[in-house]
Amino acid sequence: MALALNAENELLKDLNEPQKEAVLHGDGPLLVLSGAGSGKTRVITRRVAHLVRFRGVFPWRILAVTFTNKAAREMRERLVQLLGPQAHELVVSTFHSSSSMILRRALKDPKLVDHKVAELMGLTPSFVIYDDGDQLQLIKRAMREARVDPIMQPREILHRIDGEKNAARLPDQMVVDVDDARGVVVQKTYHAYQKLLRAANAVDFGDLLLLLVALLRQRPDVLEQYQKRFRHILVDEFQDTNPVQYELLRLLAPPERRPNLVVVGDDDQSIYRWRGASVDNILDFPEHFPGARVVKLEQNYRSDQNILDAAHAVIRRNSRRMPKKLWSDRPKGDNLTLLLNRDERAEAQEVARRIHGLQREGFIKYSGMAVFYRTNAQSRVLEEAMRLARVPYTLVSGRSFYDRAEVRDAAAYLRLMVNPRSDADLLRIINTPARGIGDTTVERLVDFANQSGVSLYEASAAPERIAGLNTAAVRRLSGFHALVSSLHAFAQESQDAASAVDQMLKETHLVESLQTEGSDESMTRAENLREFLGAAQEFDLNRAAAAVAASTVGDGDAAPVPPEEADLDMSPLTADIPPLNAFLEQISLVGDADAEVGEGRVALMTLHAAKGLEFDAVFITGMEDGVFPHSRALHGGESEDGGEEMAEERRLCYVGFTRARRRLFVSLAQCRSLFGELRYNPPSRFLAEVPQELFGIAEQELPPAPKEAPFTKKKRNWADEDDGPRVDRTYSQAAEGEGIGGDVRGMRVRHEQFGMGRIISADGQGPNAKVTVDFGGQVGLKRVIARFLLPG
DNA sequence: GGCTGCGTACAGGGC
DNA sequence: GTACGCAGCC
Repeated sequence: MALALNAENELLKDLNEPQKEAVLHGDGPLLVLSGAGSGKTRVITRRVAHLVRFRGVFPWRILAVTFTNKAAREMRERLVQLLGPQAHELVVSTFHSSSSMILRRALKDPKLVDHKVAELMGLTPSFVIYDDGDQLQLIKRAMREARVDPIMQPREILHRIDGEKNAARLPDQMVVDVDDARGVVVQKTYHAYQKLLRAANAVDFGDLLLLLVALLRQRPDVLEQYQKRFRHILVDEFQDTNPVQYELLRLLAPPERRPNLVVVGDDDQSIYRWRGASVDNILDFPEHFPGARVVKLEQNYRSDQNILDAAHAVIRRNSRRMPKKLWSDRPKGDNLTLLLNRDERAEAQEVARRIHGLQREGFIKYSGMAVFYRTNAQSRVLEEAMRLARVPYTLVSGRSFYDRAEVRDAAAYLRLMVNPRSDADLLRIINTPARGIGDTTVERLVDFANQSGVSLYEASAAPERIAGLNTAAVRRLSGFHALVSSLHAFAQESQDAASAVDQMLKETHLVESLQTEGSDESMTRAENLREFLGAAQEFDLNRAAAAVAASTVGDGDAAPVPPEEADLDMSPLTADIPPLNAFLEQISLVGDADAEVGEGRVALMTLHAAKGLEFDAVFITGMEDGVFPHSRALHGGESEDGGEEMAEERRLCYVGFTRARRRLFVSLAQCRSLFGELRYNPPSRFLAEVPQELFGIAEQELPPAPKEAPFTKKKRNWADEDDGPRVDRTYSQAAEGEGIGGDVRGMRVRHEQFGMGRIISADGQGPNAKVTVDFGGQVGLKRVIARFLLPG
């Protein structure tokens, strides 16, 4: 007992009072309002550990839902540290991932073979998950088949359908006015699109949640099973839940039963409105769950006060937020640094140079630094600059590896192996590698399949029945059908993912066809396919390890399950999913997990991807109106705070600022290439909202607020600048590599041929200035043109 | 039937 | 700048 008590103290000792309150909260709903850096993950993981260790809750009774895979992975790791192998019995996953697993189990359940849920008709446990690209293809096909007026772009229709799904509305539940021609188009396409998905034994991301809600609503027996099992549900990042996710929670944890539902979130960090998240979910939680307790976490453990002040200055302009203000007992810390640059290339170079500087000072390691940007399109030039400056970096983009064409081809084959009905996958690879099945043949195949109401795979079984095909086409089609059929048969028998991938690569000759091509690029792609096989092998190993871990716990120490719950399924949700299906599931939902570990590397990512992370030094690039805040938010309404879109950009800025522990650099470029044209954007309005003294600039003005838009003047060159605001120090240093400006004597520079050196004197300004540099040693003094120098 | 080259539309974030 | 679709040629 003493030991246990000690351990309990151990679990609580470094928590503050509100954190303890949340961890120890007994039964019933709880809302934890947690500001940035207030230790929210710690609260969730400790609470889970406490439930298991000291309140006798079986791990398999706990469902912890996060919003992103990264968050789920981190939470799982921390729980393994706290609980050991027992943690593998917990269900810790994203909404999409757990929904998918529950759906698959239900479709497999013999008692549910005739489930009579209309929305699920056509789905088997081997359904595949279509991504955005597949979705768009299918929308185009649905538009054709529904013969809708082409008054809308497919992409826009897809966006609207996604919106309907996020709002938990099926095609029939759409609210459409009869005179709303566009609404009618969306609804008709939505109907046809769902039909095509079911015919292909496929779902999209939205379906995962929507169909589960449909199932749980129509099958009380299934609902009860999960209500009974999950006695404790914890939701992270609750501010980002959308209506269909909220509905799912309310089904599993009905408000009137005072469920043990703990939701944790921060309305100031709600940044997913664009994909249907509703801040109201968190704002109205206490009303929806009567008797809910509310705990506020306002002490920040992460950032120096200056950074918190800056973040607060921005976020306080939003009108609709829950009252709270972060505080910290940490010191004021360093000033924020504003980097003004000529263009995005200069910006990227300056960031790389600053990173070098911080690293050389020795206080901050590469892995403690991150560079954020608003849109993915900004990442390329940053990457180039990092490579040139030899800064080790990791691009945290989620799933770059699985987005490569050859890897997607391989994945398409795998998906056909488990689900030959998947037309989108079949169309993708029917002629990859080239096997003489061209557009004409495919078109005839598609027509035939449509007329007969079968899948393309089934249609290809008897190609001689397809009108218009010559004997060569018939022969090739039947060869292709034999290939898929053989792979499908193999998949039925295979015991692990790797052997299935191996067999697929063998039979399809994907690797050989790339190797015969012989180009450097094709060799890289062949290498990627081998890496894909490696990923499958690693997946098998992890799965085996997890299975062992799960089976070794709970053998001796399991308390009896109450008799009325004797038939309760306590197995991991992944338990009976065949390995190949599980591997595909991971590819679809999780992406490239390995890309995210970047030991000794600077992290490059979007602001959205940054949520939940922290770094000693943070660079936020592209601080310009039109980039950040994004141009779409600029014209969003006439209200004081710029409308809901602008409010969301502001929250995103708040998220970005509060990732920094000690150093925060904000950077902008006077002009930048966007959409292939040169744009002159005014400085971000968020910069003007930060008090100047936080930048350590007292007498000089910051860039004026966007209304005056000083940088929008065309053809303005930084070197010509003689009036208006400027920050000399950053200007001159930013200019290196692109030329020089200001007093550069003594500055460290690098030359491709001569190496490192120090500037002695300079003759002239800008890129063509002649500079005398002391390179030391054998090289000595050299006269070089400034544009050939790199930041030291 | 397959390939190349040109033109157009496009890029907001992620499960 | 990139991705896709289409026309025209082999």
